[in-house]
Amino acid sequence: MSDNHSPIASNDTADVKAKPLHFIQQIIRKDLEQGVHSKIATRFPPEPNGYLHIGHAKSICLNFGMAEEFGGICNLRFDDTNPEKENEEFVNSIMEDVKWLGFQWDGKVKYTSDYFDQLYAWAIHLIKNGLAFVCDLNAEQMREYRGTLVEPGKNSPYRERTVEENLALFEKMRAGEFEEGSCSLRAKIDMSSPNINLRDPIIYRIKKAHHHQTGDKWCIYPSYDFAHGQSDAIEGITHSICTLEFEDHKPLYDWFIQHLPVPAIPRQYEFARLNINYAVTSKRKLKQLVDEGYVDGWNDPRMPTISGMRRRGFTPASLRNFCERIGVTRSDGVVDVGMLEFCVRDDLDKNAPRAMCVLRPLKVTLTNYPADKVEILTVHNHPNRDDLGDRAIPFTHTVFIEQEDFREEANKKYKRLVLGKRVRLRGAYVIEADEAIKDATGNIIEIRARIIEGTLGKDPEDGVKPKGVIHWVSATQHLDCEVRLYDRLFNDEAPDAGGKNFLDAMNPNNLEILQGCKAEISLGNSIVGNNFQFERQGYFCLDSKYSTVEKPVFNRTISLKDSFGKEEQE
RNA sequence: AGGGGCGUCGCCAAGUGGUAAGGCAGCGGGUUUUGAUCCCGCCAUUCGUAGGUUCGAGUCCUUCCGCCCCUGCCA
Repeated sequence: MSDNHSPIASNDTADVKAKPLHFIQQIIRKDLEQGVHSKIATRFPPEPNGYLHIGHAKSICLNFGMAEEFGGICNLRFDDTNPEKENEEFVNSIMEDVKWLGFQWDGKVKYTSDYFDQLYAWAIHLIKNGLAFVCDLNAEQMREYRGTLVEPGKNSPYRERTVEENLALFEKMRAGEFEEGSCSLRAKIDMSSPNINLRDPIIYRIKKAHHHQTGDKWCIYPSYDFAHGQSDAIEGITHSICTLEFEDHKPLYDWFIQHLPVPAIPRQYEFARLNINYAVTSKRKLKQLVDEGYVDGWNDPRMPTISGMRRRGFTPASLRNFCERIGVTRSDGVVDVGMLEFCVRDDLDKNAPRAMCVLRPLKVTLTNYPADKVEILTVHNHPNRDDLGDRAIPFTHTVFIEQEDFREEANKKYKRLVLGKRVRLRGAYVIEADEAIKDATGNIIEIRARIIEGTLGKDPEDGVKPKGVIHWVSATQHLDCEVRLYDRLFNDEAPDAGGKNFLDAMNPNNLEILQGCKAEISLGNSIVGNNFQFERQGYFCLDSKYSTVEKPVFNRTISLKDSFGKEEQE
């Protein structure tokens, strides 16, 4: 990069086009260049009311990514203004997910609730300036007064209370003297604004709920609008990045900043949230899948949650790369899951050691191989990475191959084992099938075959090369295991599109559990967090929830790209 | 009396008045002891629409069309 002395290097950099900056990067670069800020600060502000999903990963990568890229800081701030829906379990899972993705927040974890005292004082400031009032309208009345999208609202009958009266009433609210829903504190802005957010929005409401951070200290809680911008200001956030649906809130965000003695002026910028087809990314719907038992918890490997994907075998690098590739814009769109799948395969192909595991075993007896002989073969852990080393595999008289890798007869396109034909056993011998033994119902239960002498690491001397290579495992020295094959949770490309119930779109075959799978013994050393490619099958990892030493359980993260399977279907 | 956004290849996405990047998917071909990877090639005479301005428009102006968000004491 800094090699200015090499003409080759400089030619290279001239030839390689730099990735264009997205609009947030352009804004930040300009702010830095023009001295609007000397150092930027962002924040990732999740509400701890659920687990993080792939959509949050985009926001995390953006916020932490900007801080990293431009030498600034990024805070993790829990937006905890609604104690009824939030809890510590969610707080902990969110911290874990952010760290797992590879990001570190600046200093201590922040909570909006850290600022409740300040926010309360600012509410009083607003009241004293005649900019907020206690309103006794109930929820239903409030709705009537609010007007509609096409009609202005009308002023609350309580709007003109005196400052003294409001101060006294708000203090009583805080002291718990009123019932929930009986009154609220509202900003006094404009009931006729075409922007409904400006029609005297509620800034404090009564909730006699225990808060996971502040306990029972408060029975009134600030609204999102009253808390977010001011929290940004307190933390010195320069670029407050959020999703598009908050754009209508920006005038209100700015209104509070303008009318309160805040220590800094943060700016809000909006980008399009991530949508992925064949999936739902709504905390409400994900929660429903969990609560109603459609999946095995928030971290079910089929869930698009960060924790589910982690358990499934996705890597932080693959997720970060995905977020990098999809870009950051202001136009809503739906990213094809194929893009995500490409990113996992790409990372795992480059980095996952290879191993062999037979999912649906078919016994092969090598009739010309001594029954008691065991050869320890050495095979590479990766076809193009010597640094990943080699491993030992026992070769024996009987082996297992995949049921689908044998056919009694087949056309020339079939490159596996066929009766009377040859195939290469990966890293071992070329074998030739002589006989298929069947049970009473005609199912093939065993193959009798011969090894072709001298084919270890070499082609047959008679010049008859096998057409293909298949994976195998010793029938006498292997590891019995369970393998779980996941398919997409939904068959519908847009399960949560308007009008339909997303549960109706669920794929009934989204999980296939295979028992009695035969893995090579080296896999017995694997630990949770390791990723493997089971050759010719896909990428797998140990399941963190169900795997035990006695009975390993492997999750298929993603299959290998399969041009043969696609061709067969046609 | 409505307001705020967004429309560039099947999908994502550059483009910031000078003659349509890139990635995913797809399709051909090559290498291969993984039907994987890798490599090579193909894949938008046109940017929602219709006008206008200009020597020149995806970029500027106007018209219309389509989609998304907003009427929680959720965030």
